[in-house]
Amino acid sequence: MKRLKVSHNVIRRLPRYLRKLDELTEAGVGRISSSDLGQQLGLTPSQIRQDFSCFGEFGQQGYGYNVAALRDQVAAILGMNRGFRAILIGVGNIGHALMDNFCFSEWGVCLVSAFDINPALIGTSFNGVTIRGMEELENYLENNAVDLAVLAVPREAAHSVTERLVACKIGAIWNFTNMELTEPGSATIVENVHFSDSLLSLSYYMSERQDEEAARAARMAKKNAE
Amino acid sequence: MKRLKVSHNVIRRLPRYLRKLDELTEAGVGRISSSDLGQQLGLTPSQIRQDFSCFGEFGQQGYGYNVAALRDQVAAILGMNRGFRAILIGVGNIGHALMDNFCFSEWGVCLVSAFDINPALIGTSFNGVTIRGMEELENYLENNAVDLAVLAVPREAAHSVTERLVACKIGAIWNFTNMELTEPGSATIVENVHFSDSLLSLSYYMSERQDEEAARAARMAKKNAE
DNA sequence: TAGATTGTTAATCGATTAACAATC
DNA sequence: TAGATTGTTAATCGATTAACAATC
Repeated sequence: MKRLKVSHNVIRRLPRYLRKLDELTEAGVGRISSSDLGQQLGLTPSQIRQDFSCFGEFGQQGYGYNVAALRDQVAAILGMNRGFRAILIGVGNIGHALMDNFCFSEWGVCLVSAFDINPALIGTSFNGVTIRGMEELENYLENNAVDLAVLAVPREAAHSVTERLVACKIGAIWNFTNMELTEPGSATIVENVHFSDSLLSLSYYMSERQDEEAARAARMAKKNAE
Repeated sequence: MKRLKVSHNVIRRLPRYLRKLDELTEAGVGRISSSDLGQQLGLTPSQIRQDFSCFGEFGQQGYGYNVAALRDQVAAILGMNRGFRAILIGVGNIGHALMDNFCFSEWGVCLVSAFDINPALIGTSFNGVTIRGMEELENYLENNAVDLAVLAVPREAAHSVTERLVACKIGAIWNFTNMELTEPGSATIVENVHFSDSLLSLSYYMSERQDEEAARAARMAKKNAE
């Protein structure tokens, strides 16, 4: 598999391709052309062919793409077959929801342990994942291969926990706290899930539409007054 | 306030500006230049000035920006002062976490009601928000001003609930289901929070690094063999 | 006033789209 | 073979960066 310096925009489209290809498989579609796929995703055929060509030649002239084969290629590109191992830190509301409802294994990630400070939780397990005390963190990381930490602690704890993780040379953090975890100079990869950012951009687009509608109404009123 | 056709990239940076400006206020910083702000956010001063200039002139030559004033401008641009009203649909794990932990009002949004099918939940309330039965949805939307629906139902229910919301001409959907809610032709604004997409792009970057390290190790081994 | 820093125009860079030869 | 569709090269478009006159 090729792997040139691929732009962030391309990377963010890959999971959408995967999802659509899974959907097509489920619907019994065996092959698809770049124009059909583009139509279904709101992208141009050119863009789709460009995107895939970053990683190899997955199609066939005159035929298109084999859905199952392409799906497996995309999955491989995303690293879903690498068996990355994750720990969850913070089994509060959001952490618990992830443990209970989010199927890590569906995305090729294995959740191997969870950590919390709540004595009532420590020692219990959900979906086969045991919750340990936070004081065991460093020891656990030393003795077990862990690729990423899912950070779901309260705001207040975010910074100190991050420092502990970075000190343990954790490879990556999937950040559900509403904090910017810039640890400049550290090699840790950070991916943020900022609920508030998402809500605010939605709020922006709602405002924009509201203003447009008000402007239209004002024009109408003016017209009627004439 | 100006409001030209502003690119999506700019919109996605606005919530980050807001967060940083709040942080600066908290730290007692009263003014900041575009270069300082850029440094702290990993952006160029030019980009910051360009971004703000989409909406007006908020700075002062020779001085920079007043942090508090700029913060308020950004908040207004994002529509945080418009009192948008939201309902939550689905009080399962993720819905419950949002109700319990996510401070809607901090972002200018008012959560006015929740809906679920679970009889044990109907009639109860969390943080002052009452949970109603799903059969009341249409009636509620008819009799109350609601700007957006937070969709946190299980996968299976996503499609049918979306159809009901669109039929009620809901203005916007904040989508926490892992489904693509493309309702083409509808005027509903959709903002997705796809956990799996986020995890997979993280997985991509972890894979990329893994490959780079393997390549480096291979080069080293070859060198040593010579 | 002199220094600093904006807002904006121009230049550059990168990403998307179009075109087309290659080929299944 | 003829039609379809790829992978890739070239053209276009848009976003980011640089430069600079305006001005606090």
